[in-house]
Amino acid sequence: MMNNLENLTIGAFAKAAGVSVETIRFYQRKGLLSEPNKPYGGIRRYSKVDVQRVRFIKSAQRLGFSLNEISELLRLEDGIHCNEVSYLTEIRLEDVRKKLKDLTRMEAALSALLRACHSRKGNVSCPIIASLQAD
Amino acid sequence: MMNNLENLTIGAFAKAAGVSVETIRFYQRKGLLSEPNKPYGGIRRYSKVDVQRVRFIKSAQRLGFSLNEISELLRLEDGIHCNEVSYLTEIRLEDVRKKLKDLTRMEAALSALLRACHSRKGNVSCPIIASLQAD
DNA sequence: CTTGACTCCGTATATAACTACGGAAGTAAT
DNA sequence: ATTACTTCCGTAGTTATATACGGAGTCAAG
Repeated sequence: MMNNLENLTIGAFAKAAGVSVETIRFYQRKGLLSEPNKPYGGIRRYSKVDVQRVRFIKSAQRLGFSLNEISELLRLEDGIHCNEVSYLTEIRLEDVRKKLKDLTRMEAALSALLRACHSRKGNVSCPIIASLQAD
Repeated sequence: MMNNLENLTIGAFAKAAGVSVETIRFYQRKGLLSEPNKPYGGIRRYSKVDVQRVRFIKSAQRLGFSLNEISELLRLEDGIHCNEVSYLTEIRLEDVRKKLKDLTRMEAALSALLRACHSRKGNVSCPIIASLQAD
């Protein structure tokens, strides 16, 4: 059995790409990955290109792109649509910055709650619950 | 019809709480809200307490608690479990901080991609796609 | 007492991204 | 050739958080 990334069965392919077989098949159904032709009643084979494509998907996912956005990116993959790709990336960046703001506010609120809780003096009710109940 | 927050029908209740009727009923099914008894074949009535409870849920949600975590918090609402509440809040805070880290990394990566894209010089392929494809 | 709005209740649908299952057929090792 | 593992393929289930629908009952106004 060759150790390189050619002529992979779907299992080896999935392993090389760091996902499960089911995920591969799911991506195929979604149109993110194509199904190679299979030889006369046999088994499909995959290669490095496919592995790279899954890695692309996973990298983009880590940057917060949804699978739908990723299939958009993949359609623009020919390299002559740099502007569109750049635009999609800007949208993504705006979203990330918005989430960062929200989370920063959440962090402040939560740690304030914890400080209140730790510094409470013998009063019965819990300051966290109390503050969440305020109008 | 009184303008205060007693004897509300579910519609008025939902409005006062800033959610939809369907959401109220969903929370009831989830056990986050109880269904008041209804008088002989009549219509259920809700009060301020219920409105506060929904506000609690929504505040906690804004801080990143899931509905399951919130029902946990609600079970501890009696005020004598400050330590448990405080513990759940700490978990939440850790999670928020982890997400903040991830997003900060994402922001850096995305803006680097955009810079690369904007400063590219006449080369054909898109640097964003190229970098997402790297191993 | 009719009309229109609202409530009740159960069930179905939506979204994202998978994960699981089951039976038949192909493949690899001994 | 038998055994054990994979693949193939379609369908169904999962999690979280709701939203939508439809028919029957109830309520308030005029």
